[in-house]
Amino acid sequence: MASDHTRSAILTAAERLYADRGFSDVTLRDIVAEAGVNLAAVNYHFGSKDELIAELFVTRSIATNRERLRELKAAEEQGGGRAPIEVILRALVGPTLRGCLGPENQRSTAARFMIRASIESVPPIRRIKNREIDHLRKFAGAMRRALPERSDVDIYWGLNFALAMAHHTIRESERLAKLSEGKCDLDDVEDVVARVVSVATMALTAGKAEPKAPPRVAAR
Amino acid sequence: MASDHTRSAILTAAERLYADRGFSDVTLRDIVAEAGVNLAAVNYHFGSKDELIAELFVTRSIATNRERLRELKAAEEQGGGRAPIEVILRALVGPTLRGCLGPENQRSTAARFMIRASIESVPPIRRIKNREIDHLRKFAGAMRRALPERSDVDIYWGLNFALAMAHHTIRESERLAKLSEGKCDLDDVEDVVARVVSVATMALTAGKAEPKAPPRVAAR
DNA sequence: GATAGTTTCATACAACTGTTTGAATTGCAA
DNA sequence: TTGCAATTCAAACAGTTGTATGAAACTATC
Repeated sequence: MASDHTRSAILTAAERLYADRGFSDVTLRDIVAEAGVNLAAVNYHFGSKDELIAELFVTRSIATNRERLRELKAAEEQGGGRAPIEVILRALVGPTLRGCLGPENQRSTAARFMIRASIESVPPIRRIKNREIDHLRKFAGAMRRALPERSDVDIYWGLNFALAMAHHTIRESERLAKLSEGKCDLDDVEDVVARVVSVATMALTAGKAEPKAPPRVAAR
Repeated sequence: MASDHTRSAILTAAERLYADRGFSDVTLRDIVAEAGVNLAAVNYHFGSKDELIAELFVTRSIATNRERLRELKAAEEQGGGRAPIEVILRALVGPTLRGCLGPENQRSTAARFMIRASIESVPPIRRIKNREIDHLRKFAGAMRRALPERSDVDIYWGLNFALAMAHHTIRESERLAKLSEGKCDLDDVEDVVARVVSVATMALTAGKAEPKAPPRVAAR
């Protein structure tokens, strides 16, 4: 095994370059130059370029998923197996938003990498995202326990909308800042989380079973 | 000028191939083979591959935008310059959703192309999307008129969330169908529109004028 | 210090990419 | 028909890409 020096140098360099310049115009040669290693090292250590990208993405997303589940579990244990829907939603979107938003100048390489992954969606990353369903099912289960009177369909739509707001806000944060002329403060992450959770909660609790029911005020 | 035969044959073939196989693995040679024209024809008629993609996307998105504005204008005229927020939101997300969702087997090439564009987000398309801000501003203006007591910040967030739900649902429709084991019917487009509009309306009308009580300062 | 296994290296490979070129062809007006 | 521009064509170009190779350098074990 020796030391992972070369291997981790590649990972570090690749993540930084992808974060800065996107997937489409970073080549293996750019990466090995940045890492100060030989071109063949990538295929030796990772098998292929796609597997390198996959490893980068998997590492980051299992970190996020672990944090999500940690928050979910803590909330459910505290509530005796049933957590309030707001807290569940916060556990779902909080880690992702916190990991990708915040003041630009202090955004980590990992954060910028995940934003890129969210925007460009290259094949190896798409393949991994498709295997994320089991993870989401755990949240669907928790949401069902929190809102037992709600139909499965409504639960899934609520989950979908919560993820939609979080991911879209990350993807299009620049555009939203420009559109609002800076009025929407995307650096105030906790405010963004609160807004997403608030709307998603309303989506899941308003009216009876019909989504077209009159708006009902929810906790904010 | 002659006839646009070659030019439009390229456009048709390109849109079909991109719709079927995505941007990343369709080459110019694939396109000209499908269109039955010479390789150089693409550069002759469009200048470059990126300009071809851009033309395809622009054509489709101005069609959608025109439909959006048509619905918006109709609604505002009927209401004497002020339309209900639900109708504005419906004009915003309706055309996009109707253009991309619906029974898979009867989805048009244009629809499938726009789904691809939404998922893959290739450079020339991103550039065009960035110029869409003026278009969105018109909706922000209409929303402001519909909800004059609401702050600009809330308006922009509501707009952002409405687009988020629509676009994310399109992008991830397959995953949502799988996650919900088919319980969420993504072919019932009008139901999807109603759900998105409903949630976005709640986001914009719930609570007081101040959904974000300002106890929070810049401190972090 | 020889050996076996791992890792690094320079280099070549093979294929594919979008684009350009310049000649051939076509269509149309005078 | 002639002339001229617009269009089409086959071919080549120029570059890049990820990957494979086989020898060299290293490392640890005996």
